Amino acid sequence: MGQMIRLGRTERKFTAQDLADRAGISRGMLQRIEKGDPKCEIGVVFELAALVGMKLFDAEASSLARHLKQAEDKLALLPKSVRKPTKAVDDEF
Amino acid sequence: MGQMIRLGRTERKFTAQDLADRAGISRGMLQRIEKGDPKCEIGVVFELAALVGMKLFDAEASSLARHLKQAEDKLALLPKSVRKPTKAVDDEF
DNA sequence: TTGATATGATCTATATATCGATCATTATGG
DNA sequence: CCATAATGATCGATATATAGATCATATCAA
Repeated sequence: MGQMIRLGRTERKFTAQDLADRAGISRGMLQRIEKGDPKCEIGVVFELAALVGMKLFDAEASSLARHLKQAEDKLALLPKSVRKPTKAVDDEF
Repeated sequence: MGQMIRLGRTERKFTAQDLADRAGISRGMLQRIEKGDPKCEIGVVFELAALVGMKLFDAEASSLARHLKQAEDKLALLPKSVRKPTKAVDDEF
């Protein structure tokens, strides 16, 4: 993922500093993200992805919305809390 | 994204505590992620997505690898540092 | 209905990410 | 080739996320 961000950045001839500024983060942070550090705010990574024109769910761009709608609908149906079955299942015998 | 994680969780009948444990995070953290808080470690979010069987780049699962390879190849070609054009473009006159 | 359990919300202490600066290295444009 | 700008790496101070506990509420199973 970081690799693709970097690709997008260089393709667009953006300096690391430039892109960092646009995203409102430090150059060091951008470095970490491009290196693939998993301990970064997901929001920032997505922001960068957008800034360099990365299509996150690309071929399926539309499906995201579709999936989200389905998700909402399903959530409306599913039980609102997950209940663990009671362990006493008639062990008597 | 958090919404889809939640969907996957309930569909699989996982308790919030259960899933949090499996991911090695606190229940509170899972709550924030399911709520869509952008200030979370991207690694954890992806871990959760995997745990509930979310196909991140779904229809395009294979394309991720493909894209990554292309990214590597392109990066090998592109200039290794981005250079801003010198401003002195013959303003004399 | 009721009793038990999952979820939502909030707080504090602690761990840790982030910034900003700095230095060294590399690579490009001239 | 050389000067300059971009990148890589590191450090201390600070802001902030995270864990863990706790309380309240909602919701399901029996």
